Amino acid sequence: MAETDTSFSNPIATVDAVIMTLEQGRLRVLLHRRPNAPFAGAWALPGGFIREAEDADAEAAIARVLRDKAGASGFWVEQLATFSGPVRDPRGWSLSVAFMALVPRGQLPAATEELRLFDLDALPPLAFDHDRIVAAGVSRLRGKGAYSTLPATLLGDTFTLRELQDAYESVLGQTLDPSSFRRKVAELRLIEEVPGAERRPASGGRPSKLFRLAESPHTFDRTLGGAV
Amino acid sequence: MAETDTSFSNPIATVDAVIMTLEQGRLRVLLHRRPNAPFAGAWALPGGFIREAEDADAEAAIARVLRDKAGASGFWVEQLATFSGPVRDPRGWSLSVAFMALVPRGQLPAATEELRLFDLDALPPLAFDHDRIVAAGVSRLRGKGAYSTLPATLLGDTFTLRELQDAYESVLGQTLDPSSFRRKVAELRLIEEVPGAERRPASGGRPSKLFRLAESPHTFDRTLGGAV
DNA sequence: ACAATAGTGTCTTTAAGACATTATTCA
DNA sequence: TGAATAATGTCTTAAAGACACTATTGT
Repeated sequence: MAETDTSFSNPIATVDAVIMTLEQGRLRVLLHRRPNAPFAGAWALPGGFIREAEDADAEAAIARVLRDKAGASGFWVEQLATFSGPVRDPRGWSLSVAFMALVPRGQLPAATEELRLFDLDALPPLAFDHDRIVAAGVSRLRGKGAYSTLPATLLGDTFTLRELQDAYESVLGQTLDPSSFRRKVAELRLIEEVPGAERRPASGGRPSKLFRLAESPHTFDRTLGGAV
Repeated sequence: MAETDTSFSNPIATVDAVIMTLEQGRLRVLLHRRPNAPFAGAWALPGGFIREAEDADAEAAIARVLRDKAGASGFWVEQLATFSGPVRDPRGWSLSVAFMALVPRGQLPAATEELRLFDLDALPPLAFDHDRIVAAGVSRLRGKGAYSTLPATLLGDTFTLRELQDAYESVLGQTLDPSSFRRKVAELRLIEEVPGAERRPASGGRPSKLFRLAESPHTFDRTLGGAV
């Protein structure tokens, strides 16, 4: 490494979040419309500058952004990758630490003109290189979903087995056999029954038991769905 | 995001590499002794500042570092994560984009007082938070090794099936059954025979065929070893 | 011949996939 | 009773693991 005085020109440092949720069985991502230059008026990932005075690290910075923009906390957040270069931000050589956040639909704010969910198949043109960052988030979720509890973090505290299976099917983009799914979930001890609780379907049908995530490892070596 | 003039104080931005290789059947990591403050004299990962004038992105910066420090290129490099915060570097709020590089032993320079390989079980105290970065690299390699060709990238261009199995065993930390290993490698079309080439063992024994990596996907959904 | 290493065959166990069946509710 | 949804059982297929066996070399 080099000498001590380097403060004259460090790259711009930001954090950005691919906030995903499940709405009507489809994966959606939360975007906001940029009020200021650069890319004023364009849709972009929620994000912001790292604030040296208040952020303990990039994880703290993204937690602050999520609190301010999405008004929630406590959900799943993991680092994706860092995107960098001289041209991705017209203000200069920049570096964005990108995160993925998985949030139950109910915890997100109501849609406005400036902040709303987009279907992954119908994204608008995005500011910066945010299309690449979204792609990285989707790829991580799809790839890791099959052998982790990530899809379950898109649901609320309690859920039916069918809802859990639907979450995995939406994330993996394939239908699963209910019998095999239940067997694997049981063998992995992924969930536990909420005693006494059950939910009645709207239009008749056997009521389903309610479950919650057990304190199990959130990744496992078996797969709950098809290939990577 | 905020206004335009932000150049007054951006975090320090560096790249660091966990360069791993296989030596005598053991995973080792390349460290260098820091000549300058901070942490002068301490062992650290090869790394350096991002140079806005010459680096196209963080990947280009780490390629430059690998070329200068390890004198080689063309091997496997992938981004691990970004480590950040106000205290990890005494010079100020800093941000290090960490990479993992997998290099065949023969391509690394000879050991010196300032640059040498360390066994993962016998690491010296490391500068900055480089112990965490090494842990991330080892974890990535161990976790991804079972369902990828990463261990094979630690070998030279050609290798015997036994050498390939040894690489996987070293990375995964477990012995594998030769018969199952060969069957899976064959079914995955992971390698192809180098026509006519064979290697004779030092002290007698049937000569082994030589193989090279096929142009196959470098991750797959089956596992070549035990659990994650 | 025998030690040493490379490579194959086959049997058992376990997980996955497919699909039929039973269970419980509402209208 | 029948439609709708939840939950279970069972048969078939595929992969994994264990281990015995054959093959080819040097001494």
